Amino acid sequence: MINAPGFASTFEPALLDEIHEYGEIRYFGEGDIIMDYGKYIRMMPIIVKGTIKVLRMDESGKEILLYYLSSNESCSMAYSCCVQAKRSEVKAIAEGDVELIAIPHSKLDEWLCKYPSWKNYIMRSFSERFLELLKSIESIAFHKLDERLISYLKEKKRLSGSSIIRVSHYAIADDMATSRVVISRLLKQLENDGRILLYRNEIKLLKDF
Amino acid sequence: MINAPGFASTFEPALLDEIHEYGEIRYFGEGDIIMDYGKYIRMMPIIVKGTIKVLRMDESGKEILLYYLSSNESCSMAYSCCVQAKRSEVKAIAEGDVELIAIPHSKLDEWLCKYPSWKNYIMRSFSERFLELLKSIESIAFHKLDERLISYLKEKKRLSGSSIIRVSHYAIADDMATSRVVISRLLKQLENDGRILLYRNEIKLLKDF
DNA sequence: CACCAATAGTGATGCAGGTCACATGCAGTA
DNA sequence: TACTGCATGTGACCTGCATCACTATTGGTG
Repeated sequence: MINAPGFASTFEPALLDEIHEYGEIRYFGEGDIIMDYGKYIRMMPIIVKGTIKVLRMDESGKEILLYYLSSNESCSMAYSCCVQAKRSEVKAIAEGDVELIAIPHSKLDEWLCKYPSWKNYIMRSFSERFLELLKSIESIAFHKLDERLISYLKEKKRLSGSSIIRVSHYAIADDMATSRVVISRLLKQLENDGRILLYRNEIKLLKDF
Repeated sequence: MINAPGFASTFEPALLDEIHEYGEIRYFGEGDIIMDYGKYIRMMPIIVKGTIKVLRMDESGKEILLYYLSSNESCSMAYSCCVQAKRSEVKAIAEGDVELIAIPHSKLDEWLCKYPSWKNYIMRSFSERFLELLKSIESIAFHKLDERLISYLKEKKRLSGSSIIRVSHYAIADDMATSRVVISRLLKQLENDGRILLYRNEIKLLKDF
């Protein structure tokens, strides 16, 4: 039995039963690749616990972070790929331990008409993901790196629920599609401004963050 | 009767009849605002003729072009907003004359279960729009302005079907969220490289474009 | 024609951020 | 302890793009 918070209030009882019956629970550890570029997607994941990061790669091989998915969220790109039997355009990686329910392809369509709460969930998921992408575009197009870095750190804090972020400068640079040197410099600046403290593989956000 | 190419092959006959019965045909001219930020969306548009450009604005008021929509395409953001009775996050402007069919809110859901071709259309629309946004992110994040400008001109050529593009440097700069001066310089560079010819309010793409 | 507004061309300057090079420091292991 | 690999700090330099300032050209209108 899945006891994710919000699950019961999101789906109607009959649908919950079906989710439990047909959904397959899967576990992933830090860094596991849950979905990869070009792979066919046969299941749609709903995250029960943990955080997944979703990436996009350009032709030259550079990757950029699109958004994070956490409890009770799903990737609507997986949904539309699944329904249309298309290959994935993105990669999904587990951030720490992740527990998710994989819904088989055949049920997705069936539930759409059968359960209003399912349709609502899917539609909400679509628009949330759209909004994430829009925010991502805005961020890259209009904001300078220092602002983007601050947003990044805030998001990390939100997801982990802690002011202490365990991550290397290199990993941040990777997510933000820039270089380690640049991130190190900006972080040092934030430290000088008294907003964070830097340690090896660890960043501590101070009060006003 | 709508005689858009592809329409008949996209939707099954019974659905086509319903589209004709319940869909409301609307016409727009150059620059007309078809949809605006914060407005409620009560109809979903399917474009019959012409091109629509879809924009996003950040807090500070700067706008950037997300993508173009043309014949037989639709805006899935409109769809999900519509279904969820949410406000628009984007603005849509007519590029030249546009003819579209507005599908009333109440029919969207009904058809989803009733007509497989409708569901397929909606799902395809979702993933096409996702892909556009992903390409947009890639473009901004990884490509330099000159490359982006070339892509922009190619897209304009594709949409108009002509190698002669009627647009001012200022308008291009607006779409690409940069300044007129920068665009003028890059265009002049392209002209010096023998790839385009510049006239007032007009750009002629040469052979290798 | 004369005037004005829109469009376009171009030099000068400044800054953000990418890149290279190298030093330092920490942690695990032989 | 000495060695090795990873993480970080920092100076030097360069490029792309934004911004300012000014000029030149064109088309439309009184």
